[in-house]
Amino acid sequence: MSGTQLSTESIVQTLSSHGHRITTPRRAVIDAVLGHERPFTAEQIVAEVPAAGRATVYRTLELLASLDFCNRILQPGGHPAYVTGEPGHRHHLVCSGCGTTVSFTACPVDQIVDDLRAETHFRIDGHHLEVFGACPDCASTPN
Amino acid sequence: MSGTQLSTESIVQTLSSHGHRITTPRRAVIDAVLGHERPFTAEQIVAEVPAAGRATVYRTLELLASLDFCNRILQPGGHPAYVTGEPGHRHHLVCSGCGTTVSFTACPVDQIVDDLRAETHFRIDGHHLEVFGACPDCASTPN
DNA sequence: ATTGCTGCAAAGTGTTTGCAATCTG
DNA sequence: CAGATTGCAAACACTTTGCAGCAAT
Repeated sequence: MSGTQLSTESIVQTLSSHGHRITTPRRAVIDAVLGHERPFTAEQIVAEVPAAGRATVYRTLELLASLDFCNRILQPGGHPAYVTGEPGHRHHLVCSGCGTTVSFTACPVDQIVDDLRAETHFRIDGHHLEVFGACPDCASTPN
Repeated sequence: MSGTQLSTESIVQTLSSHGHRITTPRRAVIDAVLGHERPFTAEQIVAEVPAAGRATVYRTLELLASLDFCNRILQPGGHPAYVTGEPGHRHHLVCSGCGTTVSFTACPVDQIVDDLRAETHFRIDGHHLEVFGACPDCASTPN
């Protein structure tokens, strides 16, 4: 349920090894992203990182997502957000109250993909899965 | 994998029994929605139903979704769409090529919800699950 | 020196809202 | 009739894009 700690440097190295240039705005965005334990919006990063313009923030987030350093998720209300995580962690359990996120790799969908394939003869390429709820703190708060 | 056929009348009855008024624009939107076997966008309905304004279309779709007659899904590219289906059918397998949709009720997520609950002590309220792929026709087309 | 990256601001999507007029129950 | 519903257009939230200048390799 946990994993290797992510650092700006390790991400920078991956970026570099993929032929991407390392710029000040990109470093700043990566730092900001790593500073969030919980889901954050692109606009939050825009506000937190004056060193980068809006377009750069969006482009960098997309880049990070393409390298699997973060995922774009959709919160219950339908509002988009990003979460960071080591590559390989695909799914998230998000608290509707405070936004605390728990990643999990156990992918229950694999178990039915074979069934679906057999029944529908579709070629199955992927899926989205997000689980919503309330963390212990938020669940116990009368609120 | 299939179910009871949905008709404008049965939806209208449900609406009525829930205290909603039956208006010409609503009927028209429901008719249009039922005319789609595949995912459709709100704007498509707006274009197809001159009898209803844009706001009414969005409001009616939201109403139908709240009564579980349709679901808003997110296609692979991240573009929103709606799919119709009898209440109870929660998940969809969508062909990226032609949009053909297959509903399935088998919910593999239930199987891990208990595990997640035990491990995280979250209260689990729900989830989003969508599966993407290509239907037999699209998968075989060299394209 | 290349060529990718950046910022700005304008243009896009997709959706919601305020409000007076209108229609249903 | 009362109150729900409608349409319009303006406002919104979020994201993408064109392009000229700048900077990493």
